[in-house]
Order: sequence, then C-alpha cells, then structure tokens
Amino acid sequence: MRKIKHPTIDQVELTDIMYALSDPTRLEIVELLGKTGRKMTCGELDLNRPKSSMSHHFKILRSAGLVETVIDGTEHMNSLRIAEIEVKFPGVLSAVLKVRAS
Amino acid sequence: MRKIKHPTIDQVELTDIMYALSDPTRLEIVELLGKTGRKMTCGELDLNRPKSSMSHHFKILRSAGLVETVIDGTEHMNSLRIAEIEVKFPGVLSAVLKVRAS
DNA sequence: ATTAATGTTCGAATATAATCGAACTATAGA
DNA sequence: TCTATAGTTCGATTATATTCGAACATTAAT
Repeated sequence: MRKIKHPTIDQVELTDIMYALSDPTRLEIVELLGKTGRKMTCGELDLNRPKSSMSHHFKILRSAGLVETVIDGTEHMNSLRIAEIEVKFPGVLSAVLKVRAS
Repeated sequence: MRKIKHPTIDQVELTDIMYALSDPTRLEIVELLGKTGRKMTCGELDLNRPKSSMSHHFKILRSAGLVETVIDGTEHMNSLRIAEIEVKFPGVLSAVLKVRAS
C-alpha cells in the first residue's frame, strides 16, 4: 500500500456523490473538511467510531470522488476535491457545505 | 387511500434528500419534474419500469420531501417541492437541476 | 530489531434497499 | 353495476450497505 487510487474527475458520477453524502457520518466528515479547508488526518476527523468503520466511510468518499487521500508517513491526509467537483457539478457541493455551515 | 401524507418541510433532512437523489431512476424523475415545472402523472414519467417499481421510487421521493403527490381522480399528480426546499436548503436542489439540465 | 502509531483489509453478522409479479383500492365512465 | 384505469401495497427474492473486531501493512522512532 503505497499510493491510494482515486477516480479521475471525469469518472465521477453525480449519483455517487449524492450517495456518499447521504450518510450522516460521511456528511460530517465532508463538512469538517470543507469548514477547515485543509488536509486532515482520519484521526483528526474521528467521530467516536471504530477505525474500521471510519476507514469504510473514507473509502466510499474517495470512490465517489469527494475526498483525496495522500499518505504522509503513517498518516493519511484527506482533503476535499472541491475545486474539481465545482467545475464538473457547479454549485452542488458548495451549496451543501453552505447549508451545513449555517 | 384518500390523501397522501408528506413530511412537513421542517421534517425534511438533507441526508434523505441526498439519498433520494442517489438513484438514477429517481434523479431522472426529479430532473423531468424540474424541467417541465408542472405536475405530472406517474404515467407521464414512466421510465420503462414496472408500475410497482416506479411506485416504490415515488414513495421514497415523497418521504424525502422532494415530491408532492396529489390525487386527482384516478391519477396521481406529482410535483417538485422546489420552493420549500430552496428555502430550507438554499442552492442544493437548484444546482442539481441545473447540472442535469446541461 | 522491537515497538508504537495510523489506517486498511478481511470476514462475518446484521440491516436496509431494489426489484417486480400479483392482489388490491379508489375513481371514472359506460 | 361492470369494466377500465392509475397507482399502491404485499410478499418474496436478491443485492448492496453498515458495522466492527481482529489481523495485517507501512512507516517512524528508539
């Protein structure tokens, strides 16, 4: 496990994004990543759930194209792919973030 | 079966809306309702699927608060609850509709 | 080399959802 | 009243997701 695979932006489907955002835990992760605007480790994003459960949710966020994870030492740094997603699906993710921020 | 129950707008959750929109068939229904902007019967919205399957999807769209159905004779007229949803979750549904329209 | 830290993957249990035929309900029209 | 129409509900099948402990992999530090 050296590098994590992500879909390219043209492979990202709107339904997958909707699905990823339909889980409260995942929506909260996305909200936190959007709020801080920086890369965060899974640890920082911990929501009182077992590691394996969190890992599962990150996997879905990644495969939906919402989150990018790069490995840095033992840590996995996660960030929102907001710029790309806003180009492909203008207004969708930003509106969700705005709603959740208020 | 006289009148169909819908959630009030304050009962509507963002995650339920996301979930409802994560299915291609349902997203297509929403897209058609948004595009025409008028009430449409389930028949008009038929997507080559059995009635019972379509009914299932409408049920989910209704319970998510996305669609309102009023009975008119033997027909069930469906419309998007876009005005209410835009007040509660500004920009979300409109962005999805815009993306799908393009 | 050991040990610790950070996540992933596996595997199995449980839960939720999709699908669709068949039976049903409600209304309209002849 | 009989029949047609529009859609829902039931029920059973199949498929997909969630959950989380335990084992594993990778890197860092001692």
